[in-house]
Amino acid sequence: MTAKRPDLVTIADVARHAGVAVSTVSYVLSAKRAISAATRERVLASIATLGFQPNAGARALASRRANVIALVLPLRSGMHLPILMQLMTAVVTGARRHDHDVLIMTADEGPDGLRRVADSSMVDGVVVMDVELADPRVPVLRELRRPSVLIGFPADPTGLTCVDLDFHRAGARCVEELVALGHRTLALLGAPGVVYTRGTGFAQRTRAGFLAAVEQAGVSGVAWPCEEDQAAVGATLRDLFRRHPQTTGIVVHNEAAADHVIRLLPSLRRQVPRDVSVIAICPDEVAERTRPALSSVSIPADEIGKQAVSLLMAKLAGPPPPAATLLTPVLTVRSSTGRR
Amino acid sequence: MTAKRPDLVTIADVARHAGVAVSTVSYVLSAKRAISAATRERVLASIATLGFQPNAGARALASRRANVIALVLPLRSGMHLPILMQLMTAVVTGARRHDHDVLIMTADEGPDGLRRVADSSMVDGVVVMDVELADPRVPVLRELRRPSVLIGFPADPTGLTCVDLDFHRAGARCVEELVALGHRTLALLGAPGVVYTRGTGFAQRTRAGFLAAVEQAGVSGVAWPCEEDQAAVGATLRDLFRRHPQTTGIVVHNEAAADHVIRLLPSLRRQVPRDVSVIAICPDEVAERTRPALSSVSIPADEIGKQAVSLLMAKLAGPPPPAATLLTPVLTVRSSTGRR
DNA sequence: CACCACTGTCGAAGCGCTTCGACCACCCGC
DNA sequence: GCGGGTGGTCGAAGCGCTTCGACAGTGGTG
Repeated sequence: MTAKRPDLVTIADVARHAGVAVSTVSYVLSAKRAISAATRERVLASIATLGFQPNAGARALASRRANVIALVLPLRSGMHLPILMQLMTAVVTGARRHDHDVLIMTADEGPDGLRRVADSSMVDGVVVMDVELADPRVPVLRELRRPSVLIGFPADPTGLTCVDLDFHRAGARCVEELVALGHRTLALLGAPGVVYTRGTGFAQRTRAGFLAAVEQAGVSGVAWPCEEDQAAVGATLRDLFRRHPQTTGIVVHNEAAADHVIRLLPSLRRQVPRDVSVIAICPDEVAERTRPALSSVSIPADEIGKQAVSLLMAKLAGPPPPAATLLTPVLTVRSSTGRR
Repeated sequence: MTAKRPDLVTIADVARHAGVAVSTVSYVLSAKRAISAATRERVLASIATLGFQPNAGARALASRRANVIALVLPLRSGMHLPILMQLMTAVVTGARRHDHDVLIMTADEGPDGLRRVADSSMVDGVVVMDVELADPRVPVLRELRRPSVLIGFPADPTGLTCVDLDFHRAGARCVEELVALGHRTLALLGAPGVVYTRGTGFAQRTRAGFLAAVEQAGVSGVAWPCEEDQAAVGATLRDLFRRHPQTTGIVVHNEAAADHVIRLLPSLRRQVPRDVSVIAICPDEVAERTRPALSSVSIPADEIGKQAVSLLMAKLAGPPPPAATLLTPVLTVRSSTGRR
């Protein structure tokens, strides 16, 4: 390696070493002007031997681009951790692919945190996860001097760029599938009660889609919240069959409860899929791991994260503002559904 | 609010507005020189009315401090997600408390990623999670021009600052507890096999501590790896009781398997704690949620994350290099242990 | 009452990079 | 052979902040 350990190799060192002007080195790096092949080679060689890394601060200052985006994490119960991790990973790798890094902020920094990182030019844009219907961060995002992308939809998404799975369609899709299989009495077991109360969009949208499709199909169907621990799921199921004994089709929109539902139904004298068909809305990994494997509408966290980054980069690049993005739900039939 | 939306409020704007020099504003902000109360008030008022946020890039450039630390996430199986999240949250909130932000990098960026962010002065220091015994990032960290803190211990931690739960003591502590309760035939169910093969320190250390304590106490004890799904746990337990029928004390160091162990033992005609005592090494939340609740040595993710940040800040502040930090395991007795 | 040591403030010199305008060949077409 | 491109390079002017040295006041000291 290099013998000396200079405290910092600057672009001036590179320029000197290569026998060119500082600006030439810069242009080699950014390719914003034509540089002869010979010079480029020489400069690149110097960069390599000196181990030059452009100083991020100086770069951000001069170019007004930090090449960093902020990712706001939700920090609260009711969010399925594996999904969150997948989303996060997708955003980070997506950002890296566009030569950006990711700064994380926890949701508890709130709107002020957003202002802080945006106004300090610390980040070029913001991705906000787990947006609520009446999210206090939304007005701030609208005023922010930096572009943003929301994962999830607030009540009023005008002027914002949002991306999410189309949960309304997802709920409806499950109903359609069950109805096509001959089921006439359906139930949706959703997120825990608090998730609805606090106004989380995806829970409500799934329910709305479910209920609309039930109505449309002229079948009967109820939508209940559902807690996550096994005991509560058992109680909910017992209650469900007491009140609606005819139920033969169940949609579960609750990653943590799905496994319990599948496990408990036999003990309530309902074989799956013989007596009851179950469709979950959950990541594929969860659906594949139950016995029997769950037919499911998958939650494509990877895809959502990737899209979020792409949208943000598009906004960063130019004015053409991409509209709201709703990913079409895809249903995979596995072993938990069957004809009535 | 302010009528105009100036594209950027600079320190010069503030200075002009307050009728002072730019440097005075800077000193008000940094408190590195005495400023009269009157001037300070005036400047702060101007800052507030103008909505000034210092430009991070300029600040980093001039002060050679980015006020950002990097956090390297592990991205692989076998790591318990809740622990990871807790750790991450603790690091982020800890960093914020020291007025720093956190840049996340995924482990797949490897050693080069570390060099990139460190040499570009994008971050002031690095926290690396989930260090393996022979981690390729360790040599890089030693050479890095920025301080770092490791969560977990590599095989040779000289010259590094590491922090973790003392898993060796944790394994031993479980044995001591069980022996004190009169158990003479013990078993450790650890992480999945791959975790040992790839050389993850905490798994091996727990096993070493367990075996050492078993030897020391003159009782018998075996240490087995253990997969995470229910079926595999069942098979492992059956196998264990076939080969070591006298086993009455089990230590589980596997968050995902702990619940299964507790659930499956009765079906193997072993009541807990009447016939078999179980101690887990896991976060308190996991231990509290099983029926019966698990006696456990807790994994204090919060504390570890907090310590990691504190150590990093200490290194950033001055040369006094803090040594390796091993948190003392704390055992909480709940309902899964009893006298023989 | 002259002197000194502070306090509080200012001006200016960078920090390392990007980018703009200028400039110097060349090469082309007529 | 001359004007006008154009490809390739350079120099210098910032970007917005921190920090250093300088310098007025002020008040305490001998």
